[in-house]
Amino acid sequence: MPQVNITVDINENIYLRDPLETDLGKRIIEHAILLLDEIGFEDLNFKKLAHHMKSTEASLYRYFENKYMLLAYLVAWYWDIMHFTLLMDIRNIKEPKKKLIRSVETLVNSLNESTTPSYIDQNKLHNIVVENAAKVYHTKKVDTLNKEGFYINYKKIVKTLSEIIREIDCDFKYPRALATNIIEQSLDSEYYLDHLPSLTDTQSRSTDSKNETVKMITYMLDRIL
Amino acid sequence: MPQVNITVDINENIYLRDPLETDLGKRIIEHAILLLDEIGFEDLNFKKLAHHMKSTEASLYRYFENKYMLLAYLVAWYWDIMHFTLLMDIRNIKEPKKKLIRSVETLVNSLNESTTPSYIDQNKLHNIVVENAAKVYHTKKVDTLNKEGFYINYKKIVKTLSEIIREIDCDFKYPRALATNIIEQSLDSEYYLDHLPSLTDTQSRSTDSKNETVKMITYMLDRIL
DNA sequence: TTACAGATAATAGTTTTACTATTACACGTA
DNA sequence: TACGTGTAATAGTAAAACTATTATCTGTAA
Repeated sequence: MPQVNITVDINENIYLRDPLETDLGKRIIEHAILLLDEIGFEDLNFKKLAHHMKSTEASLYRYFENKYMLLAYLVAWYWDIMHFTLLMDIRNIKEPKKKLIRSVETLVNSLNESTTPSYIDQNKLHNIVVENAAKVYHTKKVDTLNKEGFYINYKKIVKTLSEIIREIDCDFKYPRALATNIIEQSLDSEYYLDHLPSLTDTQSRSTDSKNETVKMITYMLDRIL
Repeated sequence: MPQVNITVDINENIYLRDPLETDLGKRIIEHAILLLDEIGFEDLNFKKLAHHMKSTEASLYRYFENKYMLLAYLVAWYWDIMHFTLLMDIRNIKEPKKKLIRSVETLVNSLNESTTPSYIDQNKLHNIVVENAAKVYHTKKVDTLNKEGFYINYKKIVKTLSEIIREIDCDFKYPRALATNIIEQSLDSEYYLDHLPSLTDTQSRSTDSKNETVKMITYMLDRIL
C-alpha cells in the first residue's frame, strides 16, 4: 500500500520547522502523543520526550519553540482532522437537523482510523485534547496567539457547526455560542464521567457512555432549536 | 470598624500551612491575586511572587507545596465565596425559576465587595478563575486530587444549582450536567467576548456584556426547562 | 529581667528544567 | 573528492523548583 501523505492545514507560526516534512518531525508527533497521554502536559518536558524517542532535546527545539507550541500544534491538528471528518460525515445529509445530530455523533465519537496517518494514535490524541485544550486557549498570550492565527482550526469547526444551527433556525440569536458549547460538552462530558462524576448525570461507565453523551446533547438541542 | 475574620471552608490538603492564620499568609493570598492577574499562571513563580510581596521563596513553600496548589487554593476560595453569595442572593426567592435566573445573574456578575475581605481584589480573583480554573481540573492528578477533596467547593455549587433545576422540573434528566454547563458558560462567555469573539455572538464589548451573557444563558434555560 | 521553648521567616544553598551556542555528521552536487 | 546545505548531537548556560539549615521573634516561667 502506497504511503499517502495526509495534508493538514496548520498555521506555520505554530512550529519552527514543519514536522511533517521530515522523518524526525513525524516521530516527534508520534512520540509526543504517546508520552503526553502517558504522563500529562505538566510532567512533560523536551528531555523526557527526547529520551522517549531516542533523540536529543536540541533536536526538538529545532521544531518547536517549547512544549506549549507542541501542544498547540497537536490541538490544531486534532481540530483540522475533526473538521474534515465532520464535513465528510454530513456531506450527503440534506436535512439540517439530521446534519446537526450527525455532527454531535462525530464530535463525541472522536476520529476514526482512516483519517489519521498510521503513526498517529487517534484515541490518545483525543484524550490529550480533552485534557489540555483549555490550556492552549486560556493564557495571557491569547491575543497575540490569536492574531498569529493559532486558533484558526478551532474557529473553523465552530463556524461550520454554527452554520448548521442557522440552517435549522435562521433567527436563532446565539449560533456561535451554542456551537462552541456543543463542542466543549462533547469533550468534557466523558472526562467528567471518568473523573468527576458528580458533575454529570450519566450513572455508570459500563454502559455506552459516548452514546449517553450524544443523547444528552441532542436532547438539549431539541429543546433549544 | 472591627476587623471581621471571614470564614472560608477550604480543604486543608490544599495548603501546608493555613494562610488565613498568619499575616504573611494573608499577604501571600493578596499578592498572589495581584501578580497572577498581572502576569498569568504560566509566567508566575514563587521567586517573582516573593519579590512582589518583599518576602522570600522559602516562606512561600511553607504555605503551599507549589504554584499549582496556590492556584487550587484561590479557585476553591472563589467557589466557596461564590456559593455563599449565591445562597444569600436567593434566600428570599420562592419561585424556582426566579431562583435560577437570579443564580445566573450572581454567577455572571461575580462577587460583590461585602463578601470578601479588604485585602482581596475580587474582580482580579474572578479573572484568575476564568483564566485558570480549567488548569486545576484538567490534570493527570485529577483522581488523586479529587479523592483528597480538592474539588469539593466546586461540586457544592454545582449541587446547589442542580437542585434548583430539579425544583423547576423534577423529571429533568440532566440537572448536574446542565448546572455544570451554566457555571462554565458564566465564566467563559465574557472571556471569549474579550479574546476570541468569533466563538460568541454578542457583538461589541461597549454595551453591558455581563447583561448580554445573562440574557443568553436564561434564553437557553427557558427553552430547556 | 532573662533564659528558654516553640513558632515563623530568611539565608544559602542543590537539583531539575528550560533553553542555546557550537560542533559534528550526512547527503547531494561540481 | 572537495564543498555547500540541511539536519542532529554535544556540551554547555540560565532559570526555575525545591530544601536544609540558620536566624529571629514571641511568649512564658524561673
